[in-house]
Amino acid sequence: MKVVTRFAPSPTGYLHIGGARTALFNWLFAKHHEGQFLLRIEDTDRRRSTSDAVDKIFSGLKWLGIECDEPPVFQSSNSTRHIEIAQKLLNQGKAYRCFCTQDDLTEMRKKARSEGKTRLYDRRCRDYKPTESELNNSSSIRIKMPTEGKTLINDIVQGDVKVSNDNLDDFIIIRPDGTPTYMLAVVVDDHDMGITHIIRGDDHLNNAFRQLHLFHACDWTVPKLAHIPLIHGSDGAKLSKRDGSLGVESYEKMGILKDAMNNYLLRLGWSHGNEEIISRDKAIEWFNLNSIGRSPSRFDTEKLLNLNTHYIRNSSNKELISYILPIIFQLMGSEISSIAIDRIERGMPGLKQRSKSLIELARSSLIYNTEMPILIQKDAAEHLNPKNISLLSCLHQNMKKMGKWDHDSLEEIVRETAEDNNIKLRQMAQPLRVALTGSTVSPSIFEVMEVFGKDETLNRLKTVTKV
RNA sequence: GUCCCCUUCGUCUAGUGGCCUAGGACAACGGCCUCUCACGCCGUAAACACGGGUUCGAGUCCCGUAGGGGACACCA
Repeated sequence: MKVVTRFAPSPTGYLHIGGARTALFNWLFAKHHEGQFLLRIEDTDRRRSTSDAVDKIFSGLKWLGIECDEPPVFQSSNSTRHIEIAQKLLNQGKAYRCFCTQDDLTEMRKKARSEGKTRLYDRRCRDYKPTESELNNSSSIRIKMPTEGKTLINDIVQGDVKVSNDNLDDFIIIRPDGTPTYMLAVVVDDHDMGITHIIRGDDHLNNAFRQLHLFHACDWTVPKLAHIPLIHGSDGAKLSKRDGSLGVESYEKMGILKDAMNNYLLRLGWSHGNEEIISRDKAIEWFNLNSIGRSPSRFDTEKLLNLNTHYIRNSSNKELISYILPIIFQLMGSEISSIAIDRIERGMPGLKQRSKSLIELARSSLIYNTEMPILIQKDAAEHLNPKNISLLSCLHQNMKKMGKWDHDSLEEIVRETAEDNNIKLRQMAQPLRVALTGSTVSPSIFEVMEVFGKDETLNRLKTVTKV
């Protein structure tokens, strides 16, 4: 049997971390079984659904590299089919018309609450035979649920979960205005789309009991269920703005690589022994539902960042350039020269070793910009005292005579100059770093000089020593 | 209030009755390396929520307690 999974978000906000992980798990599971991954937008609530949210979901998934194998389905466009099924259930006596108004229901619940009883629907219309004229009144359609016994779900993640049928009321499948509810729509769509495995957040576990009976009422086979635990914020409660409740696009803006995000999401609630760094290929090869944990996990930005440093270091220089160019443009407010871009690419090995995010990478790469004179940072300025400046002009003289201009020969000459002046290498290197980059922090200064080349290096030195 | 789920270092987790004096990773702390900052390397501290069972033996199975989370719509 071919595996078909789906990700079915409601377009009421952005694609948050939990949704992204659900999508990833569905996608991975489908790929692992060489099946299909589908996307369905659950927009049965027209008032709350926005096209902006739909766009955000699409772009979020695209960023993560999670692509669906069929065009996305919009649930609202299937409403004719949903209504047809409801009508059929009505005809078969498996559903019934309910004439209760909103007010009737709130009053019923209020009363139930004051009596300390359950606030489920009391089924007052279940056996009611409407008159001809009443049939013209607006009514909703409710599904008949079993009134006794228990319902058992065999969930791949949660195991056997049992609930007494007293807790299942006759829920509405068609609203008085004739539109189908979510509860009906999911079941019909999951069946029509041939979904074999429903993998979703365990906030849906309770719904699953209701949906199970709908599947039965329609005589459809029930897909396999896997309810995965939710992701909490770092405080253990709901996701806050601090951490994961942000849309995935904000992580992109924070300079997180999509591979890092995927890897992090994968390890949140799922594991494969002690493996931490997991490539997409390995993820597809290893992913299974049985290794999903049953307890909720917390979002930890530090670990995400750690993964990010790993993936940055392992990205190609060209790739990184393409990522940071737009960020540099934002920082500078203008394009940078092709000379600078070339330098950044050659300086990338040292740069990418030191960055936790693409933002950091973009910032630190600015030392290779061509703009002159360079800006000396506040805490760096003190290194350019008269004593150090004379040291630097001495170094300038020595370097002028150099033929070969590479890392090792540069290191040699700086060491020699330091030795001749009876100072330690660091006493020479720090002023040099400040003079060339304007900062006390940079990649290896020898690497920096090699990237700059002889002319630029001497030029920058001269600017500083002359002033 | 009712129903459902969860509980191993601060965090993510390994663990499927003896291999556990509980392993890895992130973070923290200390050291080494060192031209700065990082990286890297070495090391330290850190957990089976609690109470009862079952068993020769329990982190692992069962029951209870506590704590956390989720669900109880004409939302999805």
